[in-house]
This record gives sequence, structure tokens and C-alpha cells, in this order.
Amino acid sequence: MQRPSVTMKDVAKAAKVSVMTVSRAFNADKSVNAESRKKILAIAESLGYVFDATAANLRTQKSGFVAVTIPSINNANFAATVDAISERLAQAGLQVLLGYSGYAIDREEELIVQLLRRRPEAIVLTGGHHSPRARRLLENAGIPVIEIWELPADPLGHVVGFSNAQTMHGMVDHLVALGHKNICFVGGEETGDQRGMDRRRGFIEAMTAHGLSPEHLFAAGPAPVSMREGALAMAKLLDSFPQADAVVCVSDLIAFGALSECQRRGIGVPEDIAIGGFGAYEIAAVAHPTITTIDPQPREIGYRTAALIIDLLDPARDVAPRQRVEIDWRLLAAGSTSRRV
Amino acid sequence: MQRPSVTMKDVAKAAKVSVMTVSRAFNADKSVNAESRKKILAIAESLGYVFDATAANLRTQKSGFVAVTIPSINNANFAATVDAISERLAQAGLQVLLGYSGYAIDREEELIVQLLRRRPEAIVLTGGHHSPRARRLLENAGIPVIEIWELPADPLGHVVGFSNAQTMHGMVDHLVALGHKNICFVGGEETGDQRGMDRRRGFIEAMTAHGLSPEHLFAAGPAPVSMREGALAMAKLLDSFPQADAVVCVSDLIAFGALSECQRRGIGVPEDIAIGGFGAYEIAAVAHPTITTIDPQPREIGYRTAALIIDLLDPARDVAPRQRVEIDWRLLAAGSTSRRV
DNA sequence: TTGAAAGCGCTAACAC
DNA sequence: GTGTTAGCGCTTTCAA
Repeated sequence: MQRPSVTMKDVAKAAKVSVMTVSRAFNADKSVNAESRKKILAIAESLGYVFDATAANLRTQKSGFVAVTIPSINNANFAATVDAISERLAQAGLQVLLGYSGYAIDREEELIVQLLRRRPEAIVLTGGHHSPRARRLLENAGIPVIEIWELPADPLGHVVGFSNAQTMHGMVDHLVALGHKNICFVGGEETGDQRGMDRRRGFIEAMTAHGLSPEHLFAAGPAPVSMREGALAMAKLLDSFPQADAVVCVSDLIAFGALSECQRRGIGVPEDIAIGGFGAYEIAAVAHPTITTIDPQPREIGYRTAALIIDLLDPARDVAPRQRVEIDWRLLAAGSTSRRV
Repeated sequence: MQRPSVTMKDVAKAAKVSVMTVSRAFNADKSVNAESRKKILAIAESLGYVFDATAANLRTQKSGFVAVTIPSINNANFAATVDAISERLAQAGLQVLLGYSGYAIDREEELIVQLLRRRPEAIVLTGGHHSPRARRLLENAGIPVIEIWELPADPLGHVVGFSNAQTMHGMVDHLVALGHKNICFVGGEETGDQRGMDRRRGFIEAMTAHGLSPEHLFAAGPAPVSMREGALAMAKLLDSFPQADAVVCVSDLIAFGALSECQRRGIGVPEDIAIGGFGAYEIAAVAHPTITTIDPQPREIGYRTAALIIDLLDPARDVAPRQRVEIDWRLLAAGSTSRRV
């Protein structure tokens, strides 16, 4: 039960070759005889040898890791982005080292330190808001830094994202075109969720641009907010502002909670009140009515991020610094916002 | 932009001490003068030094990693387990190295190889079904192996889980007590989702035990299955077996899809047909009606797993081999299954 | 309380 | 096509 610790040396001895040849066999170096290689790998397998990446990394100064931070693992959209990153990077032999910042800037700083100690070859950060020390560490790390899911005003390095504020212009335009005027917003207060706050800001901008009052803002509590909070916030909203004819929610989960609350009260959606969400979560497509939402293409964010990293790590390619990849978002109009008569 | 590569040597030189003293300072060794330590850490920070865990790991033969495999990141329950594991292990200075097996046994084998190369100090596997080579690798790895989310008949090492089949006895007993007889099951066919298949098996056992026909089984497609597939499967079910008075679904997502399909058709839940799910997903508590489900306590699985690992890695504690921690599950009766008249 | 030497398991660089 | 030597950045061990 103790570490058997079969090393390359043991394999070399058993195969009657030098350690170097074993190393070459494992790294698929062409200079090693194909037959020797096959034999060596077979002997290694029979000895139960497992290549030690730690030692190789130290020598080559390449960890094979890409560090990724997300606010929470329990969010289908971030999960989709991470999944896409992992999938694409695995093809390039890179492994994702994942960490959760818990929507807290100081948790993120500590996390970044822990991740940098592993000497990742690149680091991906969800969001563009970091502590001063975190910024310093990242700037000095000497590795590509990619911020995703936002378009930070002052990016650390590369960016793969979209304007969360802009998406809300799309949503408000859609509702105004349908004849809505008393439009409210739920979520995105000061909570550490920068993207939610950006969407709230975008809502205010868009309402103002249409000459409508952007003052009907309802809190849903600190991130992460979900369905339950959506129902509670909607109850508050209906009680305090019954004239509301549309509600924009910071996420589809909130929107679904809001929809549930309406159904509980016998309020018709979209006849009495329209509801819009964000995120194109599965629930938006399955709920009754289906929920109008914004698709931010989370997998596309992941793929583009991974592709950028692969390019950046390829010494043959000379990628310009501070790439800015803007991801298209789409409004998906659905049953929860239908034409007014 | 190239690796600045400040090493301990550089810090030592700047602080006018030996590398060894710097090492002691970073490891909070009491033998180092408190004032020296403070000074050294300040100098290190000013130089932008970041401790190199790779090098330390090689020397100490401890990686600080615990490897964890889950079928998919995009599953709130596995995410909750991983989150709880990470949280608890972080307190012990251990980092989670996460990988996705994609519900495929050969993907899992490849993943296990990749993870073992990083020399984790323990490995956690979701599920108890592995390829022969994977089993061999894990047995020879010389580290604690913990299988979770199931109670495998032939475990590799330790187990933290529950009987998926048993939970369906609970669900069927509940429905039978309410007077249901024509009970169907949706999901869990041969798809690589061992836990889903176990639940399907448990359903068949329980129905047989009650003297009821366990033959109304409906496929929902290969894992991962979700809301959409639930709606489609329910449509098939309603068309081919209109006498059905209750449906047990392999997960709450399927159950919600099934509920949606009923609502679309004007079929009353629970008046015309009762629906049960699994997983205690948030949707079960927010849907209308709320959905009766099984809570498998995913965070508890994570905490108990992490606690076990911490004990196992503590040389002072002598934990018996092949621990078997059984997690309690609970039936949460809700609106989708109400008493028959 | 601090330092010097040796080495963890692998690979770059250079021989042969 | 294969082997030898040296060393990646730390820490163990022993000495002072």
C-alpha cells in the first residue's frame, strides 16, 4: 500500500536500455527505434509505471496546466465555458486547473496565488475586476492572461467576451418595440457579480435612451442568485409596483422564479406582464411559456479562449499582445414576451 | 514578457540569507526567526517571487493534489459534491484536480492515466464501474482510492455513497401508498450512466415487490439527459400507455420536462398523473406543482469524502482500509404526487 | 537559529 | 539510434 514508486530508471533497467531511451519512448520521439519503443512501453505497463509529470515539468519548465477561475462551479454557463476550454485544450495536451473565486475579489486573489504556484502556462479569469495585488501578480507572471465573459475597460492582457451592458439594450429594445413602458429590472445590485451589475447598468442606459423611467430596480440578494430569489423578488415587485408591464431579469433562473410567482398569483405571462431573462439556460426553452433570453454563447467563449491559448503558446506563431475577441450574443425571443395588441 | 523566473535563490541573495532560510520562511517553519521571516516574505513579494510548488512537490514527493473524476461538469449535483470536496480540502492545503469522464468508461481510463501522472495524493472516482486497465492502475497507484455516488459491489478501496436502487424503492413505496398502480419509469437505459441504470433496476425490483408490472420503461436517450429529453419521453409515454397514473423519472430535469409536456397537453399533475424525480434539484422546489424527489445529499457526499481523505493522509491516524460510508438519502414528498381520493 | 551538500525524476545538450 | 552528464527549484539531512 506504500508508494511503489516505479521510476524510469526501473523501466530502463528492465528493458536494458538507458533512462534517456525510456524518456524518448514516452515522449514519442521519432529518433527512438519503433520496435524498442513498443517494447519499452510494454515493459513499463507491466511494471505498473506511470510517467511522472511533476519531474518532467520541473526540468522542461512547462507544467502542461492552464489555470481557469470561475465564480462558481454551480452555474451551467460557466460550466459550459470550462467544458469547452477543457475539451479543446486536451487536444493540445494541456490540462485545466480549475478554481472557484466565490464571487469575492479577495478569494480570487488567494486563488490566483495558489494557481500561479503550480506554474500554469496561461491563466484564464472570469471577469475583469481584480484586487491590486492580483493584478500585480498576473502582470509579473510572464504568462498569457485572458479575461473572459466581459469586455473590461482596462484589460490585463487578452480578452474573450462580450458587453453584458449591451445585451440589455437588446432586451429593452425588444420590449419597447412590443409596446412595453413600465419595465422593471430584477437583480444585479452591488453583490460582487460584476456581470450582473453591468447588465443592470445596461438596462438603465437603455431605458434612459428610450425616454423611459429606469428606476424600477429590484434586488434579488447577493450572488449567486437563483430561482427562489427570483420568486421572492417578483413578489416584492408585484406588491410595490403593480403597474409593471415587463420585467427584465439578470438571469433565466431569476426569470423562471419570477414566472412561477406570476403563475402562483394567476397573473398571465405574457398577457399581463412580460418577462425577459439572460443566459439561454435550458429552463428558458422548456418553461411554459418559453422565456425570452439572451444567448451569450458560453461554449463559443470557451472554444475561442482555448484556441487563443494554443496560438499564444505556439512559439512558431507570433500573436499580437492584447487580443480582443468579441463574442456575438443573440436575443432569443420566446413566449414570455409576445406582441401587445 | 518572458518568464522572469525569480527563484528562491534570488530572494535569498536579496535578503542576504541562504536559500534554506527562505524555504523555511515560506513553509512557516518555527525554527526561523519571526522577524527574519517577515523580512524575507516582504522581499519576496517585492521581487514578485511566487513559490514554485512543482519543485517542492518533486523533492517532497507530495503533490498537494487530490484527483477527482465526474461524468460531466454540467450537472448541479456533481458540481455540488466537487464544490464541497474542494472547500473542505482547501482547509487542509490540498487542491482538487478535476477531470470529466463524459459517462464513458474508455474516456475515464484515459483521464485516470492523465491524473495519475500528476501524482495526486488520493483519487476520487464518481461511480464504481471502470475498465480493467483503470482498475489495475488504481490498485497500483499506492494512494487512497475513493468511489462515490454509488455503493459498488466490488469496490477498489473506500466508498462514500448510497444505493441508487434503494432510493427508487422509497419512491415506488410512496406512490403505491398513494394508490398508484400503473407506474412508469423514464430514463436509465443502457447509456453509460451506471447510477441511472441502478435506479431503473431499483424501480423494477420495487414494482415487482409490490406485485405490480414493472414493464413500462421509457428511454430518454444517452446520458446526459435533461429537460428536453424528459418532455419527448413523456410524449411517447402518454401516447403509448395512456392508462399511466404515475411516472418515476431518473432525474428531476427529466421530471420537469415530463411535467411541462403534461401541462402542454392539459393533463393535470398530480390529478391525472403523478410525477416523481431524483436529485432534489432546485427546479423541483420551484416548479408548479413542486416535484416529489429524492435528496441524495451531494454536498454531504463531498464533505464526507474530503474528511475521509484528510484522515487517510494523516500519518498519525490509522484508518482501516476499505471504509464504507453510507450517505442517507431522503424522499421529499411534494405537490406532483398528492394523495388519491 | 542558520547554512552546505545532496538529490527528488525527469530531459536538454552534447557525445558516440 | 542510443548513452552520458548536468541540472530544473526546491527540501532533507546533517553540521555549526
